[in-house]
Amino acid sequence: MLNQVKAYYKKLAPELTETDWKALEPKLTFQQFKKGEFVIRSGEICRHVSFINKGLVRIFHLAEGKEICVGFARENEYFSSYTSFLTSQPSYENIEALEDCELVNLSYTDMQAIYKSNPVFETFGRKIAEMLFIMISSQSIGLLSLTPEERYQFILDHQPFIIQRVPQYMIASFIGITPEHLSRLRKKMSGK
Amino acid sequence: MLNQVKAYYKKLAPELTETDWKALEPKLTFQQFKKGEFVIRSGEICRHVSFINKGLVRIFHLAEGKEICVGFARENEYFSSYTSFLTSQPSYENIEALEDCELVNLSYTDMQAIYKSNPVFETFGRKIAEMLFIMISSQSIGLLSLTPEERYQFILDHQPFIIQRVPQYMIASFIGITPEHLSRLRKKMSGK
DNA sequence: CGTTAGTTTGAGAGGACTCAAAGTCTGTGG
DNA sequence: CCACAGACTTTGAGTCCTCTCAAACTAACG
Repeated sequence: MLNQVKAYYKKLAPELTETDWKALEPKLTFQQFKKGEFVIRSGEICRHVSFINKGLVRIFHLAEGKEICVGFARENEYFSSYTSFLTSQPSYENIEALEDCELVNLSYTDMQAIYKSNPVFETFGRKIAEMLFIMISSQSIGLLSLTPEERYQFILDHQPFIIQRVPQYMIASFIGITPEHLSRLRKKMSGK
Repeated sequence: MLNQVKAYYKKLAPELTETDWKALEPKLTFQQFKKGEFVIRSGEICRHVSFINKGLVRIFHLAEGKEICVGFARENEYFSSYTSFLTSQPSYENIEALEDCELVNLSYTDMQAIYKSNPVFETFGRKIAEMLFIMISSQSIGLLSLTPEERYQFILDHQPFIIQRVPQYMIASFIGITPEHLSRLRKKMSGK
């Protein structure tokens, strides 16, 4: 059950030894969500970072009554309402299971405790933050540099699982357009 | 000369003691740039994180011949072509001094060395990464949730120094529109 | 005082949105 | 196994937003 997350963590922070892992392992907790359930609701404080063993989630918020999707994560990936997690402030975002999910969580409290117990976990925590920075940074660049059509093409090329497993109206908000317009763009692009 | 950066670092990572600071201080180096000079050019590897003692910079890249501005930083703020710094890969971004600048740098090599020398610096590095994540994350949300007009208003309300010290055509690309259109939006908004 | 960088204005084209309606797909109950 | 309801996608028409290109204006600098 834990081999996936172990592989992930070790790849992210190779300095974690087997002994370190033994210290971390008992802190990890399982959680299951059915399709459509919310992992986090806007306004709640996000108290975990989560690794996805199985399933798919979307991260979104409401702005003027509309759902704005800011990201997706699937099995063997990592997510959190990370700003809420870091600051212990209410989450701006909702996180919803788009498929039945199995999560491996690490709580804020345990994270702080392991930071103090062993410096190698500070490195671990730093690398998580750095990785998430790099991810969101490249996304932000895409929003400024690419047209909606190019952003859709980018997803098609680099994250096709999103196209395959996520309803189009969510993808539309992810690239910053309406569902109707995405439908038209797709039609136009298919003719090329 | 170092009291600004010291205050900044201590606020960011209160666990840094005076002794820790003494260890860090000799690693810091000064650098000056005249208005218009480049701190980093796209393609170079960014080997420092920089604190700004004085001045103002913009971070931008070229996409299809056009300058896309992704951020600004001023005195008492922090910047880096952070993805390049973290990965030691060529920077995607340029960083240009918009005013005469005085920077206090910490090099990648020194940063790695102090990480190893004392775990408190791992915490320090982690908090830098976390802070930068939170900053870019809120920016990314704005790009998806707000209209260009609202984004301009947001800057006006929360980062007026940008409006005051940065040419409009750079602000335009920062909020994702053309300079001509920003000019029209401003005209329209001034009538409210 | 002329040059250059930056901003504003204008006209026209294309992109993206809204609202509304018609299809499509899927899961569920009869 | 079929029919229907609900969720999603596509299509259509009209409007508004934003872009492009070009020109006029302004401000700053040597």
